[in-house]
Amino acid sequence: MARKTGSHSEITGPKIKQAALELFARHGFAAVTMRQIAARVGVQAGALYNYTPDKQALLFDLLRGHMADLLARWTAEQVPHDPVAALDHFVAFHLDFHIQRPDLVFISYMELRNLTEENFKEIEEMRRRYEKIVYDMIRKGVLSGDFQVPDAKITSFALIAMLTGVVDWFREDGRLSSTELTRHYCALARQTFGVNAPA
Amino acid sequence: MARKTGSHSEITGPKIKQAALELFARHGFAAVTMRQIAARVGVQAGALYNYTPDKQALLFDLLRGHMADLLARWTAEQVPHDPVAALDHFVAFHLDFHIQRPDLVFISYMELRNLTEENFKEIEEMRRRYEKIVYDMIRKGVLSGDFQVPDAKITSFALIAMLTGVVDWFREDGRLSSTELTRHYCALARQTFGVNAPA
DNA sequence: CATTGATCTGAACGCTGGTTCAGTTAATAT
DNA sequence: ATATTAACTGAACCAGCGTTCAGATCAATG
Repeated sequence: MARKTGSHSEITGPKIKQAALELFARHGFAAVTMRQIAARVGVQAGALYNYTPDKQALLFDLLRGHMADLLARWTAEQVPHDPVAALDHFVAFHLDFHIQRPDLVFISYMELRNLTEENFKEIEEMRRRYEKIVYDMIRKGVLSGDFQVPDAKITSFALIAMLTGVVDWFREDGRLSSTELTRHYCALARQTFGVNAPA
Repeated sequence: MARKTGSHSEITGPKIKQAALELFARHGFAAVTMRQIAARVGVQAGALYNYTPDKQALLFDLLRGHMADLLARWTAEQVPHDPVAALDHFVAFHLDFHIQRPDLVFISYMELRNLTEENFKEIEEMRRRYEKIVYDMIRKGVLSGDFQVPDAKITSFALIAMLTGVVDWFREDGRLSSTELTRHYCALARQTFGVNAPA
């Protein structure tokens, strides 16, 4: 080839993803136009189609990448065997991961219905995998006697909801640092799980 | 007048609101067309403008009505003075109210960004009023020594998130009845709030 | 029976949407 | 210098959007 492969595409590609992410998060997938995305990248709308087959793929790639990242990172974690320590570890991991990606978290929840049925199923399957991780963690703690919860399934949903809800209000420059946030939520989660105060 | 006032409008008006609600919840405000709404009502698109000045007002009325309903109903509740009993009462109220209106709950969270700035402020103000109710309830319990939580503000957000998250998965014909659901969540909320088991 | 006016139709308006594509540009290889 | 080709432009396509409005409809009135 005559030109260094992707001399610009290595820049433009990620810029498109970033622009799409920000605009989808702010205005919603359906309300964002390809021309808006292109304008933010500094390019004409037609040029986007060198990088994505269509608008739908732009959304799907963002969501799939997000979920894949989440699962991969948790898999790489060294999780303590003690159930209470594992809970602390999970709380810290989940908060840290989600706080760093508020836009992705936002659209991963909001824009599921704008996926085609096929794409939706793929994302939902990944989400279920993550939920199962939490459920299994709780079951272990219940069986070992460390946790006392009314219902493991409900508690898994409740934990994820209360942790993920943080992205709706947490700001890096707010009243609480992310360290304090994690500390508070670890304490709250322990209480929720009926963990007795350590001796 | 020559025709009984609103002989049809008394039917068509609510049908439009219902159709808009269902379609907004399923596909999102921006993705729904006035023609889709009209088709579901059994009317031409132009007829909708006898009932709403524009599409935006259709969304705003749904959200404002939902929040007004929520606040009015809580105000009408007889809340026990005992903090723990008040917590139980709130959990039962919040779950019951939200489970009965999954579509409204859904769009009240998802479609805030599709409101004009002016309309958004009005809804946000109502939401803050509701959050303050929860915060004040927690503060009372903390001051009386009934609750032990790491941070009252965080706990108020956590409680609302874990309760409201229920609409994402709860189904009337599922594993749990709404009565069992409420019982489990009351127990979970008590633990979260560090309430000691009653003597 | 003629009139009235709330209700709705059907067609149109101007505009913008996602997407396509022939052609231009410019960096590299020969 | 010339050829090559990735990267992009700019204009077009057509479908569909929210909204408007002149006119049709028709149950109740006088």
